Amino acid sequence: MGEKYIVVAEKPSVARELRRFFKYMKIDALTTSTRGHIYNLDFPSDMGWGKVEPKELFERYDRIVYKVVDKKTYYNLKKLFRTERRRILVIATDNDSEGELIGYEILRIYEEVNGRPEKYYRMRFNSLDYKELRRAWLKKERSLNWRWVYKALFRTYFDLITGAAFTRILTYSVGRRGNPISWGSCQTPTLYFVVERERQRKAFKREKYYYIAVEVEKNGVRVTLTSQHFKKQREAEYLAKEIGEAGYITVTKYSKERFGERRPLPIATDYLLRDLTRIMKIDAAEILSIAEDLYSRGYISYPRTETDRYPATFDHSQPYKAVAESEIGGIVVYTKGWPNPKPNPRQGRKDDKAHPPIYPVKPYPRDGSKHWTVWEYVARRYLANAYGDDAFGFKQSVEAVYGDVVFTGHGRYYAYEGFHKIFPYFRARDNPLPEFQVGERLKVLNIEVRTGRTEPPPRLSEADLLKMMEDHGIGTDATRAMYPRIIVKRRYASKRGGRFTPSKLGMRFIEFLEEIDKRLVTPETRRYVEEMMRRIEEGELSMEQALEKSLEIYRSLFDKLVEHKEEIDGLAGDKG
DNA sequence: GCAAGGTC
Repeated sequence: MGEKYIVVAEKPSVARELRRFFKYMKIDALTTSTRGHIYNLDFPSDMGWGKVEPKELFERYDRIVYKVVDKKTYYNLKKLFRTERRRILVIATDNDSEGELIGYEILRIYEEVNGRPEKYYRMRFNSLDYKELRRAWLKKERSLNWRWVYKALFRTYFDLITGAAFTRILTYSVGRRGNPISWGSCQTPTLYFVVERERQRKAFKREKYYYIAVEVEKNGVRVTLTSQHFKKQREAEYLAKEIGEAGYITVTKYSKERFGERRPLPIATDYLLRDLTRIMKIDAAEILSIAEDLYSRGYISYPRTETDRYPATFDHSQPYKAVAESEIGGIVVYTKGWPNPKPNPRQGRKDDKAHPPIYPVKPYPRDGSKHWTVWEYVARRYLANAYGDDAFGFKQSVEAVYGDVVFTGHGRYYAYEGFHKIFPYFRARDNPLPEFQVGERLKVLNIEVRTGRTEPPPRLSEADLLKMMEDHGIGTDATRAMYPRIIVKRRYASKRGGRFTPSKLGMRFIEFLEEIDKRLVTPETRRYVEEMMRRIEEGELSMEQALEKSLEIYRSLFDKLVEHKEEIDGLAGDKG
């Protein structure tokens, strides 16, 4: 007892919670926070654009410096550390490697003011409930986890050095002003996905085909069944005529199967962005910034999370109340067990050990704004997940023949809508078939030959792109939304009708780089960085060793690129 | 005029 502390969190919202906790525990702690990173690594100004050969960036990374990017936080912390030097420093940043790096930044500032502290603590918590905070407080660590610090530093160095070197050499060679020809371990694979899809589309051979459509009736319901495909129109027409003259087809198969559809998972950032880009037709970066705004104004919980399961101790009464008291509060009658519903969330498997899933905190006024649309989605999905019921229905399939011509039809409908009443966004329309009997003859009411064409895979939507990035480990939940926007801003691609098309520049850029080495464009670079980070964490490699090892590879790729320098000029070409 | 990672 009697010790006094100065506690620094990673963001104001966490500092707020910690403050309440310390008050409750009667601990004398002055609690403040950063706003993410305070420093950014960068090359010194005498190694800026045009000052050195890009190749030198690989050699002289020892000259990389820490630049203060958040001056306000920097000076506030300095002042506090000076006036409160008797207090013991407690680093309470997020429990991940970026949080550890921010912790290191805090420690640096402390040392600048007071010299190396005799003693400081690292408080490590995975959620903000008092039980967890209490545990974390009692188990305060005496030092940062330096392997985590180095792991994050490695990523920063690698991305900066390779990003700057490749971007500069490409930009110099092309000689365009304003928009750089940028290369990065996340943005380039994102573009690569878009280009790959375009190539699949170009390689795809559209083929015309013919099929027979027949209209039949059962129990007063008219249904159209369609035949297999024919390459020749004449063949289809001949058979259609024959069947038309016969006047009937015979049912050979009929099945009806139950299908279940589970209620949605709790909301992780990726799900939020994927769904809302489809619903709202605006880009993910804008949706994330709206979600952040809702969070900072207290309408929803923290929106950057990879977690899709609730801790057993989670108190569902507040989010439930937030939905119930909102202007769509009427939907609570569709909860399971209404009027006494009990929380029973469907649980996912992901847990970032830092934040719970996204849930509503208080009602947002229904003002028709984009904010409302985002809040409504969060509210409906929360309720559907934690209080909704799984849906079920039936899938039907029928087959009827005449000779060798096989007609099929499919139906699908819900028998119990369950959570869809609460969360109606992607509910498929009902299209039930009548109940057919095997062996029965169906009278042909109408028959005709139709033309179809095989279609190439569609261009990628923002939702598709985000999913691919997630699957390949490109970016994090907090950053992923940025990259689709970057490739458009750099004119590598454009977005039309919500789908991405590579520009000529984007196509040539990828083609040129992959000719030098595939690793320059595929997710392989990112995968390699992750692997190195893992080895640093395991203690197999020091940061310097990892950096030397990986820079050696990318330096040689850089050399190879320089050998093809003349071809770079072709990149600029005509824009478009 | 560069990267990717935090967060407001």
